[in-house]
Amino acid sequence: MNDNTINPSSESTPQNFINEIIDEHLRTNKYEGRVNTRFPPEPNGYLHIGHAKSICLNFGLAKQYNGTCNLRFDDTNPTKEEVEYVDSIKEDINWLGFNWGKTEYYASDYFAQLYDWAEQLILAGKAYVCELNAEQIRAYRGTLTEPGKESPYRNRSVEENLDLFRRMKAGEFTDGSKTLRAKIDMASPNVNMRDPVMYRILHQEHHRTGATWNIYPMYDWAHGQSDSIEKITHSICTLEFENHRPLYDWFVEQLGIHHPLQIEFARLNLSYTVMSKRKLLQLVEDGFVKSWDDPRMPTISGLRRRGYTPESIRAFTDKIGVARRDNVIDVALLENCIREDLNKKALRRMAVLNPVRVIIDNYTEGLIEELDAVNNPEDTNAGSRKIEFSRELFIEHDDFMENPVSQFHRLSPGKEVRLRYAYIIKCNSIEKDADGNITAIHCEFDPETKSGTGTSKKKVKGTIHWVSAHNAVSVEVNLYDRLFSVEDPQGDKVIDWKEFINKESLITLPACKVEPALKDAAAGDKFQFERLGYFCVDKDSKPGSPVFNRTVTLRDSWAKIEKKNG
RNA sequence: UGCCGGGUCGUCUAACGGUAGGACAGCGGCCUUUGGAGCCGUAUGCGGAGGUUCGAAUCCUCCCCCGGCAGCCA
Repeated sequence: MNDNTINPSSESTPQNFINEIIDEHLRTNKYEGRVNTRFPPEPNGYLHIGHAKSICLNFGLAKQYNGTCNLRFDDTNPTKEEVEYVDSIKEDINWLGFNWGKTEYYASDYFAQLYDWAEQLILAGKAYVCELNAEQIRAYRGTLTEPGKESPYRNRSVEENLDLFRRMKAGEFTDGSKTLRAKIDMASPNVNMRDPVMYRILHQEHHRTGATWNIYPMYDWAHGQSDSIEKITHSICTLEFENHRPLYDWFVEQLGIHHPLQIEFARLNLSYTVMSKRKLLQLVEDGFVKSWDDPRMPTISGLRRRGYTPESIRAFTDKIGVARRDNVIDVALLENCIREDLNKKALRRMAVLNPVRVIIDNYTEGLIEELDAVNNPEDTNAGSRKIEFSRELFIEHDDFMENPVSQFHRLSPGKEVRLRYAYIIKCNSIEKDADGNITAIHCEFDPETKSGTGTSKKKVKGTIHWVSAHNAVSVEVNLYDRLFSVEDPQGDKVIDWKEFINKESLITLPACKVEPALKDAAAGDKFQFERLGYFCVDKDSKPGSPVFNRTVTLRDSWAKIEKKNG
């Protein structure tokens, strides 16, 4: 490479140890300079943010090196897999912005080839039909510190093995009565090499092959060969498969077929959540959340519904890097990514979550003024809009304090505050009901302080948002927060992880007041409610009555002050 | 106790024998008609002990700690 040559993708794309391996392969012309990866989900659940890391890695590498990335469904276990999951996985990958080309690959497409290879191993004396039951197999496997024992069926003749295996395939035997096992080494220090099961009998309909098969390949038998069939060069997976690599290597070597290189990386862990499919399934099934795409879930569909953008998730996966050490990413980084993206894109609107009525006593009754409001100060192309101002408004309950602390810069008795895009007002009195709740705040406005006129010499510390009462639209808002109240819900040996579920992870406010422009917002539309946070329209909203989901709050330095003051 | 892997700011992640840098979080400040955004500044780190070397996060030795593995799951 000459000095002027710059890898076009090397500037923006973060480098990691996998790039180094691939660069070395390219230098030595291993795999004829090809880079072919794959993303191989099992269709037994919804994809989560951890999968997003893998998706961005695999598709990203393909893009970076002008290679390909196959989407392959590892559908070798018909008892757990469903078409629903296949569809959701495709939708999520697409949404994330990746394209797998015309072909969708399925491990189930290789069942016949895998079967032939199994016979080949039997013929070579490298596989045998075992009649030990599951419990016995476990007992014979030995322990982590003790070698296993050889199965009594280990030394059958090739003819007998072939006959039995063909009859397994033909459906002559009951589930669990026999397995096909690789004949490797029962004393191997790597338990994966202790005659692993290759096939189990399962009289079960498969979502794609129907009732064709009575035996199904184990993942360990299917995965490496599937990669090999697809001529994958770099088979990237998570660390827990590291101990399986010698087995995958053994299979492809016995078969004499293309040998992909498996590279393992550390899976993503996120603070304040759980990531395993099993636990996510449990959250759904036990009703802790409403669905797989509940906005509190770390699933891709949940994040989407929460208001995350594909760009923000891709930026996140870039920032967390790829390495082999265990990691727990601070969820604050994810939140930072969506704020950063939405700050640039989201239109600003005013919304009052916990409304309290303000009456401007010296403002002409019935008068309505149109004021200019900027749609996005970060994006001049977003333009501006007109908002209507009148004598009665709603402001945020929290923006008024009857007995203000010293650092409180908003409305309080006798004090002034600016209404965003409008006037400076001063609080003169308050009305309360019998229970002492504030029902109205009486103010006067200063006509000289109209926003944008520059006629005011007044300076006030605070600016608050508001919605005019005469045309405010009432909407439902879901305030979402972290699903767990502790960083590591699984970190306690005694207390069950579900005990740490944040009971305030969802607060629904049925009657928030928003400006009329928001009435016809469509599902998925994203906004910044000024001073509050980013919100998006829930997908189940009815036309004309949007339900808003809070994606994330704005950074809140007031909250910090409050916290510091106890 | 077997095998495999891993330990760099609070959390992630760079450095590939030559000044330990970046991001997020934190703290302090500036600015502000969003207590937003932005800007500036700042503290904190090579698990430990030896060794090789002019020079070690990087190479060697020993130790300590953490993770994964005993499904007819993937």
